[in-house]
Formats: sequence, C-alpha cells, structure tokens
Amino acid sequence: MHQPKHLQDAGLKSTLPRLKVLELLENVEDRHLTAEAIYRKLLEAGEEIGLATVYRALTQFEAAGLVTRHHFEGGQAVFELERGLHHDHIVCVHCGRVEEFYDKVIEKRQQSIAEKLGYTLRDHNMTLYGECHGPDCPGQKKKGPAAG
Amino acid sequence: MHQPKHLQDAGLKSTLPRLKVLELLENVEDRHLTAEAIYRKLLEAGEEIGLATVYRALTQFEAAGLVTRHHFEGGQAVFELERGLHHDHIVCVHCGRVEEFYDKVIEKRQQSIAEKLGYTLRDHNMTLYGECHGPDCPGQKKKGPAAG
DNA sequence: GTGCGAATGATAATCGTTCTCATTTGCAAT
DNA sequence: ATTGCAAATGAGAACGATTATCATTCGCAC
Repeated sequence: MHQPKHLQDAGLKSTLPRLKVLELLENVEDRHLTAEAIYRKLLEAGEEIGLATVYRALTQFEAAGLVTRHHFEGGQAVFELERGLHHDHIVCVHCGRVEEFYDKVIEKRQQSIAEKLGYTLRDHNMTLYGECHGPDCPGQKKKGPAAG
Repeated sequence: MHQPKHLQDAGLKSTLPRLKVLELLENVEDRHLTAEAIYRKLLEAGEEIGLATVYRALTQFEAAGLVTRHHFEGGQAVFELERGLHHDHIVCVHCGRVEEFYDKVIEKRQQSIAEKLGYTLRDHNMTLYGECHGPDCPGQKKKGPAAG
C-alpha cells in the first residue's frame, strides 16, 4: 500500500496549487511543516499561491488521507505527508526538532485501556516533550547570553 | 502532599476573582472545563467577573501548579484542578465526555523511548479518542434523525 | 476551442486568547 | 478604620491561526 502519486487517485481534482503543495511535501527534508512554512517555501521557490489555498489543500489532503495534521504545542498545526506507518512524536522543547517513534507495547496498552473503560478507540494523540541535547539546540548552552 | 487551599500558599495574592475561580473548580462536578465555561458558570452564579480575568487566573494557577491545561481537539483549552496524581485522558468523540486513567507501563515506556532517542523527557501529552457507548451519548443513536 | 462548475486568491471574518489602560482592590503600615 | 501604592481587574482592542466570502480563473469533458 503506497500513497497515490496523483491527486485524482485520491479523489481530488488535479490543480496546479495542489500539485505544488504535494510536491513540496514530498521533497522537503523536514517532514513536519506548518501551513505558513509551506506557503513561504512555495513563495521562495517562485510559485504564485495564496495562504488560503495552502490551508485548503492541506485540509483536503488530510481528508483524503494523504497528509496528517498534528497539534503540537505552540498554536500552529503542523502537517506531514502520510506514509502509511503509524507513529508518535517526540518534540524538543528548545529547538522544536521532531522525531518519530513507534512502540507496539504502548499501542496495545492504549487499546486495552480504552476497552477496559468501555470505549471503542478511534484515534490517539501521543506527543512527548523533552530536551534533545543536539549540538545546535539552544537548550545545550552552558550559560545563557547576558540579558539585554 | 495536598494543594494549598489558600492562594497565598501558592504565591498568589488572594483576590476575590481568583477565589471565585478556584472555588468553582473545587466544587463543580465536571473536572475539565474551558475558560469560557468557567466564566459562564460564574456569571450564572451571579458573580461579577471578566473573561480576561478568568484567563489570567487560570494561567497563574497553572504556573503555580494548581491547575493543568489540556489541549484536546476542538480549539478550546480545558483546565482541571490539579490533584497531584498524574493521569492521561480518554475523550469521547461524540459527547466530549472525559475520563482519566493512569498506566504505569506506558509511563515507563515513554521514559525509556525518550532516553533511547537521546532526549530528557520533560512532559508528555497522551489523549485517546474513542466512542463511549454511554446511554446519553449521541454516538449511540441507532439511526440518525432524518436529514434536514 | 467552449462552457460550466469547481478552485483560486485577496481580503474580511471568526475564534480563542492575550494585551492595554483606566479604575479598583488587597494589604501593610499607620 | 484610613491611607498609599503596587498589583489586579474588566471592557474592549489587538492578536495569531484558520476559515469564509466572492469575483475571477482554471481544469476538464465535450
């Protein structure tokens, strides 16, 4: 099972702006982008597109299962191209870096917890927040710069 | 360890609006309320309070550890009085009912996943979404009302 | 190429939340 | 109890993210 490379396969009319958004999502290295970041990148690439269209395209992609929307902390939703592999996320509280992981034990526990409580599990959201200790992460500074 | 019953114990000046908000949170049966719901309930109870004050009080309570803020789906944050017992939530996608649970296995897995990925875990957000099958839940209707 | 409905984009509108600022309050010293 | 002052309040403006509006343009079937 792989994603349809063509929008029509997802039931969407194949328009230029949609193709541009999809293409960007397929080729960009950071898989988790805000709508505005996508919009800016397209403008920088010389494309003519409106922010509203980016939002519309992403919402449709999400409905079609091409894209997943996440609400990490910080107000702005981020979108990622769906690859058919469920995973959860860990986000660095300092630099915003996002990594993905999958844990079968947790998934099973979630299912049995929902059952035990009388729910039919439909979805879940699990995001861990931590400090990533990466060399470029501002959280790694031994001492902050003098105030001011 | 129990919560300070007095705002001063939490480092906050004891003002009438803050006391009203705290009192409401302590006495209301639904432990998960939006700021606006709290505001409305206080107005209905005859209190004079502004929505901005409710938000401010909640933000301060959160900073003081008296209250926890959750971002479930739906745009509006919900607040709950902190009882010192960490837990996660399961939310009914039909009626919005919220239940709490705690699973030691999941907590431990989260910790070890973060470590394995090189993160120091600071926080996490885990919310399950499901159908609650409660008798009053609209999701239980055998057939929806005729359209229109 | 034509035509029509769907898609686009600029902008206004919306929603939840925070900020501004003039007024009021809590509290400590009197 | 009164005073004084910083901190808190409340009404409404401002804000940021997202969605709706609506005239224009596009994609696609004929």
